[in-house]
Amino acid sequence: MNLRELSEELGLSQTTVSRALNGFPEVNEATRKRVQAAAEAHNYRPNQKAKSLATGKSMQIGHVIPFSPQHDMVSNVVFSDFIGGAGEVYAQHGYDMLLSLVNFDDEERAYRELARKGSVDGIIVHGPTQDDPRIGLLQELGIPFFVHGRSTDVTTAYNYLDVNSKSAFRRATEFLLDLGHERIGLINGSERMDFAQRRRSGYEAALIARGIEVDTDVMRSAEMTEPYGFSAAQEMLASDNPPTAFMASSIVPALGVRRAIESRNLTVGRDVSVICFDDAISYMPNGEGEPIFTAARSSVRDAGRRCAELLIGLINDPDTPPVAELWEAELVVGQSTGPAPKSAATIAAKKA
Amino acid sequence: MNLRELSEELGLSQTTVSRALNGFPEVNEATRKRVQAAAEAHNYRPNQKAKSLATGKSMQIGHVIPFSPQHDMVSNVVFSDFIGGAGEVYAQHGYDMLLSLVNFDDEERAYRELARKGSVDGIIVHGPTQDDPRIGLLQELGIPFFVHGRSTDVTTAYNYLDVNSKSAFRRATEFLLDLGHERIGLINGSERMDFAQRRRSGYEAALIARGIEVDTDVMRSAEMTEPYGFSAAQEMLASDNPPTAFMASSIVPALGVRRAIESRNLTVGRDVSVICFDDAISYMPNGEGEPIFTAARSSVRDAGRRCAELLIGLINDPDTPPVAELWEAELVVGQSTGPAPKSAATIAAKKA
DNA sequence: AATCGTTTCCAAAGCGCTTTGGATGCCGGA
DNA sequence: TCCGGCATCCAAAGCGCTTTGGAAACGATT
Repeated sequence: MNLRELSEELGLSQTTVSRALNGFPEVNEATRKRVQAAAEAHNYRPNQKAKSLATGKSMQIGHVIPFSPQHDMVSNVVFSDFIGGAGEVYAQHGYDMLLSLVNFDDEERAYRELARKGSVDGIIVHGPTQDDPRIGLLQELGIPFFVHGRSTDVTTAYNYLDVNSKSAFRRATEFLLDLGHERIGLINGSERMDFAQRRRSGYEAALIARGIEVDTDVMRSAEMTEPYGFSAAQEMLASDNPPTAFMASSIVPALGVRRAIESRNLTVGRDVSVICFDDAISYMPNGEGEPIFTAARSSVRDAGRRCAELLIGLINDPDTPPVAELWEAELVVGQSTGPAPKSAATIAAKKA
Repeated sequence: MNLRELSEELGLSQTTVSRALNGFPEVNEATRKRVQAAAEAHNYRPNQKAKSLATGKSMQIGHVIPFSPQHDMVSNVVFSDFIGGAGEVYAQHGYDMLLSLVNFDDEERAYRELARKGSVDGIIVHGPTQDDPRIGLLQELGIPFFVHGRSTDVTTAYNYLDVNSKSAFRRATEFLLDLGHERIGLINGSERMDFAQRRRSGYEAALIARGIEVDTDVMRSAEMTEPYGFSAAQEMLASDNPPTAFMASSIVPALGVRRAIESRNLTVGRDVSVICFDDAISYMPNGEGEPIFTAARSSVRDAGRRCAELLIGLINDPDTPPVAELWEAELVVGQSTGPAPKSAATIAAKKA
């Protein structure tokens, strides 16, 4: 059942039926009721493609996810929670989410196509790198877009929402320093990512401010998986000068760090402290009462919601001046941190 | 730049330009080259909405994800890997993925709309329950769809791919029984889900075959989070008759189980054994060499790929007879299992 | 009685593509 | 010379909706 058939059945013009259903004022309330009833009875839904073609709006928002055989963004820990949050907001506003997985090499073409094909009204950019070429590209293409995160070396104004990774890691590192830890391992995410760069610089800033040497022997960077956290921590703990505390870039590698610590018969929070960044992932909450890990926390689901809201605002009013939101993470104290052990020998001793 | 402008510039009809670009035979190779060059030069991409409207195909595949304030499917551990796999295949075939988050209450309406609106050519059904109403609904709507999983009580034929949860859990439980374990805790997923039912029945079947009582005191069912695994295992271990082994429904609660075990100063694989179902989630791999957990393994990413392939086949040829694939999980032995301790007193003893 | 403003409706022109049903020109065979 | 077949191209009719620019009817105002 399409609009023509419906209008014929009602003995009305397509114009009137369309207007009746879309809530335009210039139609008699009585006829509107009649139209609505008929539409309901026939389970009529306007064809979205036709509607889009006529209006120019697709009511879809694109998310381009690059993938390679090695890794992809979808399998990023935080991805599903982000789109969960964004999706809720889309639903409220009548938008759908268009997910487009593309080969790493095809990424530019994918954005071009998405913009030109007109299948989306706006785009969310995930996981910006330090000088992300996508931002310039999308500006050139002239399609509304919103970045989750930031791209340090991009100087033109663009719309983004980011958490202040640097201050979060600086504060967390200071927290450990205050507890007397002087050798702190950094289990960072892949430093291709802008946020990982910022986290490292926060960590370094805290150390430098206290006159503590920044030692790359206790700094690692890779995709944030559990085994990565395990092996990185394992290596450092086995070294001659093991850290007494770790900073992990996500709760996932932090679980690996925990496993490494426990595999050496050490106790988390007593022998070795751990702080992680906690994105408040729904299926991996940081405990139920007292947090398992002391953590810098910021909900990625909330970020998804907010990005979606702001992007929709942008779509509705393209002349909005660029928005930039910077969220501060909160530092929540859990069971995984405690004063540095009196003598660092504790850790070495267990090595046998 | 649209088709009309392009054709005017070329001094050709829209028909010819369209046919040249779409590889139809009735156009001179020389003109085709000319058209392609011009299209390339102007960075022309056909408007997808117009194309869809004309052809009737949207080249989009829908995934409807119900959500509620409490929980949703997106935040299911396996979700992102599944769509990662499916997305790869979609990309190869020129399809995009339409993700539609909807309120639990609105789910039926969402499917109806998706089908009627014509914005998708096919639908993937996630997380079927035991007698899932969506299957009947989609059959009635007459849109190609594919189910990831199965719905036990649906008797009509439909297309699905599932892993044999029952045999996987039966074999895993038998493996523990062979090691001498006689009290085995079950940390199941939410038994609203069909697969969770099957896993339980596999577990029960193994016990019954050995004449061991099925005891609901050591059986739990809930959303598969880490804290759930922790608290469920914690409770059981603290009981008068604690299990010497656990079966967990996913690696995520298994991590919680591990934490519970270690928090009681027990050792996984020696004092208490753990087996989990391992979906081979990319950011949570089960170790790198020897698996951390002994596990029934089946890659959910592969499942995503396969579902996508089969659905696309269905779309291209709607008359394909219903396909049903049942995958057997493989049982991989890792570090988390070992013979049952000589006396169950080991566990009790540590309780003080 | 003529004019005007409202209200309510409609015919028709798009939106940008595909596809049907020719038209045209050219060549070889009868 | 005429005709059929072939290769190449095109005009125009959709696809199902929105939206522009009236038209018709009616009561109210002058």
